[in-house]
Amino acid sequence: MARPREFDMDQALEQAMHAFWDHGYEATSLADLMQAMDLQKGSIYKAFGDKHSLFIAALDRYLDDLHTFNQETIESGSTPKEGLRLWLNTEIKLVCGQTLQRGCLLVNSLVERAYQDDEVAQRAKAHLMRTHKLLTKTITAGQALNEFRKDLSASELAQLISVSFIGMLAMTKGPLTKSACLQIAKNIFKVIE
Amino acid sequence: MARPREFDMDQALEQAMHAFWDHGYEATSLADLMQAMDLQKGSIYKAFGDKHSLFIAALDRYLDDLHTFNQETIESGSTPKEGLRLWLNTEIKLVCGQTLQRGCLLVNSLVERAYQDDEVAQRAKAHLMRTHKLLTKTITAGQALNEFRKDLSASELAQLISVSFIGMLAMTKGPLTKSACLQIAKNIFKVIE
DNA sequence: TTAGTTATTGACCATATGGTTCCTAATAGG
DNA sequence: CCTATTAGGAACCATATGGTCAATAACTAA
Repeated sequence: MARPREFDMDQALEQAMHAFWDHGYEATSLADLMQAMDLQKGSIYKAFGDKHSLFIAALDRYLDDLHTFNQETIESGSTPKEGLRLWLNTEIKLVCGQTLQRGCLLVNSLVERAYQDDEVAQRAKAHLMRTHKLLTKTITAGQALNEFRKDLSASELAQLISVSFIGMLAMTKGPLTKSACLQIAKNIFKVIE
Repeated sequence: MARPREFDMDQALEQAMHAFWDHGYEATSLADLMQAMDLQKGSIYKAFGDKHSLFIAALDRYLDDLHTFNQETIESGSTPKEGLRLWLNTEIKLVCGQTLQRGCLLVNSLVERAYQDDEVAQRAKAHLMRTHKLLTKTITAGQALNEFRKDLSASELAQLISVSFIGMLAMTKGPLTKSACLQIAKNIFKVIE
């Protein structure tokens, strides 16, 4: 019925995501995006709308992937505690494995834009709540098996893990090395069991 | 011998700091800075050099103030643990007290710029190490009084506090409220004692 | 084959950006 | 008072920015 799109929307979106991930929202220019996506301005605008819409779409894609990854990794552990350990360690290896220390797109976006950008704030909040629920559920199960201390509620322990983890992700942009992260993860476990 | 400066350098720098704190580096334009500092472009360039130099100067000022605050607050506690508690709670009140959720300039800069800006990375690292030393010293003293658990080293406990605290600061830009922060701080103490 | 629809392209645009320069104003020492 | 020196201010600049549009190309259903 009409001329078909010549590029793969999903692949282009992924490239855009990487561009924003590398440089942040403000520091990524349309020229950067054109190069990363291998598209002309017009095509980008037609397919994704303006820069901000593209950013939101990229963020959504990232968060969906991340949540799926979180769920699957945690569930793949033999016990709740093992699932959690696996998740933390895998995530650390993913984030620190690259030569570039670009951190986590969620944390980056939260810090750079949430205060000025409601759509980002809203998405960050929703994702953090999703993750909190997942952690709380896992820890509740772990507490029933005496894997975690019980003088703090599962929700409180989950909060502690979230906060520490996000802090770790933020610090990987600076002084924190991979081995330091792994050590911290170990200590987090020591402290919540 | 020559015409004296009409404005207060330190006050102007402070205004610039607030502008960067509010909007981040990229999103703060020269026009924003002119308005915040109540100066013309020419004066800013003459006094502080280009935008980047001004940013670094503002960051340095922030970090100096912060470190002094950290030291003094921790030392003002009756015991190491009390000092630490006082410090965490005061900082939370400061960061969350404002209507604007602009977080902490150090964390913001670290996340937004450290990966692209060596000077920022270097300063963030130095400050984080300073703080780590301060915390380690305090916790060592606390451990001698049996205020903190001893199955983790003072340095490891300090690392845990740093990471959690930075995560908290990052999350105040999004979903975390002041009372949630205070609760988390309480739980951090529960977990390290 | 054709009409209708949509994608692609690149030229184009207004504006905002960071940064410079030059002229004038103000001051202190001689 | 005069001169050297520096601050202040505003006009100016080249460029990069995000964003638009019209012309063309490619496809499909009828």
